[in-house]
Amino acid sequence: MGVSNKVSAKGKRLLIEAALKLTATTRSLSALSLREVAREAGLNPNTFYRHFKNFDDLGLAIIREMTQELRQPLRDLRREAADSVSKGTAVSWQQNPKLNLLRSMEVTRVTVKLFFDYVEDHPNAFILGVRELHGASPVMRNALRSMMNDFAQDIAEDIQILNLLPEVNQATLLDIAEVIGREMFLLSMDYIEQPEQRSQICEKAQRLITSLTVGHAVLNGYGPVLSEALS
Amino acid sequence: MGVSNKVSAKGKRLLIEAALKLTATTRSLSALSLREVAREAGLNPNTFYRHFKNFDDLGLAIIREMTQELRQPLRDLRREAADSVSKGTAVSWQQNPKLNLLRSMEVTRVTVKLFFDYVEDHPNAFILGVRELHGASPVMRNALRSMMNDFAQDIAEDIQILNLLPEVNQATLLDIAEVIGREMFLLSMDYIEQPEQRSQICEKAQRLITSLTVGHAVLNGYGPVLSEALS
DNA sequence: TGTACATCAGTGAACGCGCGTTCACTGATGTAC
DNA sequence: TGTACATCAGTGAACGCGCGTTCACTGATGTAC
Repeated sequence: MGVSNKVSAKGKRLLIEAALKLTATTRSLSALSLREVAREAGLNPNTFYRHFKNFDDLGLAIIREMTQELRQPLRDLRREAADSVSKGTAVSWQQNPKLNLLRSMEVTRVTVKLFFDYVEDHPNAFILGVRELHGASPVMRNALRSMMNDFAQDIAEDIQILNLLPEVNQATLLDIAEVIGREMFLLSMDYIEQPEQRSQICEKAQRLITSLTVGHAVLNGYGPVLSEALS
Repeated sequence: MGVSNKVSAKGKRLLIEAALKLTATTRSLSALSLREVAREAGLNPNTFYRHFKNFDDLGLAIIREMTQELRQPLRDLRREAADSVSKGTAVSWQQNPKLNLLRSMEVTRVTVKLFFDYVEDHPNAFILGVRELHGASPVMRNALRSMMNDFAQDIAEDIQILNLLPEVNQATLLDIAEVIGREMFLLSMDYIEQPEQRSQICEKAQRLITSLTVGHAVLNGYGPVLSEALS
């Protein structure tokens, strides 16, 4: 019965934490030096090689961890938001469009709130993610792109499962989910950097999501139904 | 009557071109070395200091040039698109919503096309811009952010001047213009990297812009008008 | 339970290298009179 | 128009430094019998 149950990877943890810290506060991952990270971790430069083949290897390890740390939790957040708004009372759009629109906007509101709470708890992961998504390392870029695709897939599925929108075109729904995912990640930077603007940022995110989904629905022939709901 | 009329800044030009080339094909600006850039430019490392104080100074020079090279041309593109679709035939939304919606979508189509043609002609500028917008240097980030804000301002103004949307809430219109500007820049990366997907990317951009603007209009009370136009 | 051995995470010294920056210098262009 | 001088873009050698990577080593933990 040891005090720590993760003894075997202590150094690895320290290195990952050090890299995250340095990335968030100063520079991009590819601009860090091995010795710098080791120094920050309080380890011998050499120890790096006990855990990672090279720098991209460390980057991938971080992304792997980040994905695990973010994907399921974010999925859970959206479910939680949906449950808190209405428990299984979904009706078809044609039956009651107004109820569904209001419910949809409320789920959006709650999800956005929970998302940004989550951002606040894991700022470094988001900073690194956004930075490397458009960064210089193709390895990191591809890994993060596929992570964003997975997120978009989740969002699209949730929109359907939760019946937040009338049944609409599949492919373009995914496009919209991609935009939502991407913009939420980018907005998370503002959220981290401008604490005094946080409530405005939440509202901006909600408006964006609502504009996008409503516009999408209108273009798919649900204009009249929505007009009625909004009147 | 000299052969070149820009003799005085020849080295500066070479250094800027070298940095652009290296950034686009390999790494982020902050990860480049001074000697590397000088080598690519075919100059003595030392010559760098004849033109720039430090690396951020070079970065800012590039952004300044890029902004000049992009902003007005992009503005002109949108005007050109509007003119090619209808010359001063604008009528109010209430008068003829269907005509205006179609005209609006046509302007979008043409503008998107012209934008991506422009991207194709200046890939390095876009790659560097997107990379550094979320990069590690605060100096570059702020400069690019303010450039993006200017673009968003232009887009919002054009939407109004060209009467592409009914008169709607100013502040949220700017939010939407920001999203459009940002997403167009991000899509430009896909456009550059995936030549075989170009027509799909154009369509995706059009759908995004239309969804956003239509959704925005609906939420501002123009639902019935738009429903009528779409029927 | 004890013993022998293998694996593993970490150390510290050493290497050669490319880096940013400095210095003193050069030759071409611009300017004052 | 010619002459003297200043400015400017560029050179090449030299510096000290932090870097990635290697080597041989250590002591703790895990495993076989």
